[in-house]
Amino acid sequence: MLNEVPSDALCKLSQSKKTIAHNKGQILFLEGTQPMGLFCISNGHVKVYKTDESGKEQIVKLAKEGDFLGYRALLSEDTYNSSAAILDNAEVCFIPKSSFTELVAKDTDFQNKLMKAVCKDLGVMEQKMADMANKNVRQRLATTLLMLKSSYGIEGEGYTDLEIALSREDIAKIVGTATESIIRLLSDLKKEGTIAFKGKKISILKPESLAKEIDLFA
Amino acid sequence: MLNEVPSDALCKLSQSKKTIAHNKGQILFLEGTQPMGLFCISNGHVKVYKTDESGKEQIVKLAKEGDFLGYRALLSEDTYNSSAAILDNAEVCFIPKSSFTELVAKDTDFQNKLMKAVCKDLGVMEQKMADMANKNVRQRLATTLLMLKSSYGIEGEGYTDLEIALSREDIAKIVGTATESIIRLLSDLKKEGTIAFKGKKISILKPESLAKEIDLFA
DNA sequence: CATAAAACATGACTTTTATCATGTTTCTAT
DNA sequence: ATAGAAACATGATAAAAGTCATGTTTTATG
Repeated sequence: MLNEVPSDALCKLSQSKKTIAHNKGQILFLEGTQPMGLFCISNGHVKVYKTDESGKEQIVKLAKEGDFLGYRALLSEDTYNSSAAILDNAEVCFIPKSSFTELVAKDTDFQNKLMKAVCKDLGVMEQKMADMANKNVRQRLATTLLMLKSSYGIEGEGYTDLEIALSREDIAKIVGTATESIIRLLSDLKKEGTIAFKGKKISILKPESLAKEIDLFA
Repeated sequence: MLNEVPSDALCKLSQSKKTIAHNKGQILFLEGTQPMGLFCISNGHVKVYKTDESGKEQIVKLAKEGDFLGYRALLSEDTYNSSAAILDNAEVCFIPKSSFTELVAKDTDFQNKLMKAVCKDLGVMEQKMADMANKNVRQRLATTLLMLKSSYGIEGEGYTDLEIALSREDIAKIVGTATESIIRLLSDLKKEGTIAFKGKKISILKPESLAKEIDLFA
């Protein structure tokens, strides 16, 4: 996400950082609260999600090592419009708002990179919105699996293991459907030989089948 | 959207602007093409939409008088990831990329406003994504009608007229459903006394019913 | 290591929504 | 003014997906 932020700028940020969170399930920030600083994932996986009036969760994005979280709220001087929770044991650094603001104010290059990061996020989100509206659950699951492959894939001989272990429930919250639907569809894809899994360990066997699923509409 | 952009900055922009588009149905820009400049709506209504592989349209946002379009692509030096078309007879100004870039480069305040605008767009889009995933068609229509009320509403005695005339098809493309579903649901809402309409002229009679529709889940 | 809790799985059923067919009304352009 | 097109409308049906019930497996914890 912010991968292109210049490393010297990051070093400056790092001087005032401190590690703050470790355990699975721990909350980094909550929707509606004031941002106190920027989070940087140095290890592990984090989910960013929105909770609606009925308590239903929708995962907005997944973050991993090297990703930053919370800059939208900081930049727009707004409260968080989503929450973030650690998915597995992780190391997360916290950079106080003052350090961030200071850097943004004086480093034009950093500013530009931030702008591009937000613009990129916006583009991704527009696409997700359209996908939610126009693709069915099976197509959205295929899209999600390909996304997971490209972000968390470890290439093997004729297969790709996903190094992230998501529960069926969390996959459902990414895809925007019921957990049972994900369980059924994953089983279908396994039977068809498109994927393989043992518990939460999923491997992609035929990414081209998943791609076909999305593009063709017969 | 960019309402808070300082007016003096806008004046500078205006010096190099020219009116470029008028007729209904006319395209301002197409998904995948390179941005040549910024569009500013001085009059009328414009839809911004994405088209998927199967040709299905999803309206991403509506723009009106005072709104700017195309800044995401300009700022991220990317192609447009959506298209824009005029909904009714409109006046649209075009500000060349060079003028825009120049202003961004030297005006820090303008830059900040732009950043906030993109951040705001991102927040809105995240919410839309979650709504698409977790709300049913009736709830999404209710949400859309309330949005139209707040953006295009002309208050009357116990009713609010919408000054934008959208076809059922376009409403369907905002809500993310079939045109027939919108036709049926609008008729239902009319029968229930929540809205009134004659052709494309829609009035909101009981906004609180629409709000209840979204919040309650009995 | 035993036991409770959580996650996974599957079937039956219901609801929602899309699709198709067809008819009517309303625009639009000649 | 009128033909043709586009938009609106409605019913019948099918497909997609959600919900509920229940059972099994896995995982976590005292």
